[in-house]
Amino acid sequence: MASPPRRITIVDVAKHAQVSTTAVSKVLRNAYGASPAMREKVQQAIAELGYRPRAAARGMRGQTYTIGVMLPDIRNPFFPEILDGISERLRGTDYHVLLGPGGCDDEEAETEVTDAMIDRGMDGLILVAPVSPRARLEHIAGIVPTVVVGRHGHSARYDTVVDDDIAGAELVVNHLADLGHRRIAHIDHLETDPDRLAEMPNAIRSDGYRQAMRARGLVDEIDVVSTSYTQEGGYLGAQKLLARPVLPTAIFAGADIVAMGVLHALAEAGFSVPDDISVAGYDNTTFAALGLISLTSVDQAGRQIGSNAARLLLDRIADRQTPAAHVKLSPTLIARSTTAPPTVT
Amino acid sequence: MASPPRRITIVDVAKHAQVSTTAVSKVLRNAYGASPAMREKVQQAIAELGYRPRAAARGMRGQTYTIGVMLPDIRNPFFPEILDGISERLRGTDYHVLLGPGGCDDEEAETEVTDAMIDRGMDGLILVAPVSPRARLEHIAGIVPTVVVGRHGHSARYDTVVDDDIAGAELVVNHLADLGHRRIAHIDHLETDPDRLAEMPNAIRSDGYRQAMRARGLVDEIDVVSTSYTQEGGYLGAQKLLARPVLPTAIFAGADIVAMGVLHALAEAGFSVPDDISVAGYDNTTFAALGLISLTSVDQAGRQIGSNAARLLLDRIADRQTPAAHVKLSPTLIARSTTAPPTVT
DNA sequence: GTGAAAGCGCTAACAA
DNA sequence: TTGTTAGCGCTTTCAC
Repeated sequence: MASPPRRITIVDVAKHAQVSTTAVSKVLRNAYGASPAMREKVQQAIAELGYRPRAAARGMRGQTYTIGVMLPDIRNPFFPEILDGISERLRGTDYHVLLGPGGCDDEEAETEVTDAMIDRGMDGLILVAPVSPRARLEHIAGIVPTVVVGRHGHSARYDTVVDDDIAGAELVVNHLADLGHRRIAHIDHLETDPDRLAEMPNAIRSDGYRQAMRARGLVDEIDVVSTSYTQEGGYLGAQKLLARPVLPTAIFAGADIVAMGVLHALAEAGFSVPDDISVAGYDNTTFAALGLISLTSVDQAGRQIGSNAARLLLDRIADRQTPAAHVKLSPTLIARSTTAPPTVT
Repeated sequence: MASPPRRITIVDVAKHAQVSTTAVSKVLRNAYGASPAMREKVQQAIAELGYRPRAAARGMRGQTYTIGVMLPDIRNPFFPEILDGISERLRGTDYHVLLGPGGCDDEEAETEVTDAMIDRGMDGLILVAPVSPRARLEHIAGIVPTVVVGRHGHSARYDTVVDDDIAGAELVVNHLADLGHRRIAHIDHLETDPDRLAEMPNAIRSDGYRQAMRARGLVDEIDVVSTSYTQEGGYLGAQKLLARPVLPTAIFAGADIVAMGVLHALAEAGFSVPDDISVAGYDNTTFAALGLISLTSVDQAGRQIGSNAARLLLDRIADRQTPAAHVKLSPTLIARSTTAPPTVT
């Protein structure tokens, strides 16, 4: 195969349009100091030659027009929503998004990916639910404009966008309590690290559950089983709850995937949902919406999270001095067929 | 916030190690012409200063050590497997993976993403199930080493890695026929574009179904409903099949998501699975494995697809002259609880 | 085996 | 408004 013909450069465009390379550069960046006539000439030369600027070369002096998004777990069905929000907000700008796959719950992999993104001269970073310690996040933010998404806990060095997980848990408890439930149990993710207990959404949801139960006068009914945010976690959690002397009439799983395990355990044990026990999840993932499952769940404002993150990042790229902003968005409850009033016994 | 201290460069390392920048560069690239003693000195200086090379600057003359992976639909639960395979194969090399989110079935978005990756000086591209026309793929391959994944149809200009969808469909038909089924219906994705009819996996699976039915002497039982590879497609397809004068005893859905729609329609119509009708999917996605669903499905060799793609790409980057390779991998059947012998009536 | 020097494609500072 | 020039940080000749 013949080596591809040398790529068109800014010099070619300048020659073809009979102007200086500076002029071309200015047009490319929509920078000040180019007359409409010149703009026109340059645009035409660019089109005729099919010129495309090389991001690497631009990055040597200026920007790469690239936003890096770190996703810790590409399998999490909630993340595409965030990504859609980011893309939507960036549409029409000169920026492009590239994703860095971090390992699930893998701090080392996360460090590697974020370093790689910095090395590649990204103009800004959006870190989705990072597991790295705060210090590391602040270090990153010191190098490149950064927005942290889906992790509670403020910092003056980076912007954050989170969903109000307290409110989300409250939505579920109120929904169930309004239906008439009192014995509402909760399955959460066992967390021991103090940093993460304060900042990770799962821990906040758990807090929200307790607060909401108290607010509804159900302190004595608070019943939390700590397993993990997995299908097995839900399965095991449900089995533990089914072994209680008095059964709960509703189970609030901290995540949809947990709810799936719960539904499985209940079906296996011969319980009917929602007739015997109601079940609610969190995240409103694809499978919650599956007709066959139809799981009541909390919908996080994924798209808004994404578009807010992108907006904050663009602001920060434009002006690195702006004080850190912290946006909190409100989730909504999607009631489906797994929740109903408790059977009176 | 104070502007971050100037980043360490190769010059700093050279000074600190008392050698030339050329020497440092050679060590970085493991290139010929550096004595072990010099290597040692430079490595130490790099470690002491915490130096990290800038990919953009490297890309100006040499490589960026970046592999771009284009994913058309980040929601497709099959893609993470491929990605794992790629990452695994790349671990230990100097290459990093960045993902470009293409739009689902969106040729324009795909063009934009691939262009952006080329502009960013990626050393190689892996295109997963691209929807662009062949000519476009060959154009890309002419610019940068490219491996196309999950799309049948060869080209001399790029390597390909696919799963054997004919064999996969055959696995399903044989499984059902072995159980005693004869009236095995199939739901596929309506495809009209001739290029895609020849190259897209869904079309190949449909062919495979027909071939396998013929091979089992079930030509007269061939029954295909064309809707779309979505939950709704499965729902509608099943409704059409349930309207047949003689009902099928088994339904082979071309994708798990389609099977989910089928299961919903069957449950709604009061049919029990697998007692009344067996159902099989394709892709072995996360929800197929959910205990509550337990769907019989075909597992594509996702990890192997990924690792093969990465291997081919590295080979091609090392030597752009190697003739194009075309790898076809074999899927396996995962029998679960939605398939069983037909009830004798 | 080693290093000096040129240059990749672009932008920023400056001069005209 | 326009163009000239000097780099950005690295790799690549090509001397030694």
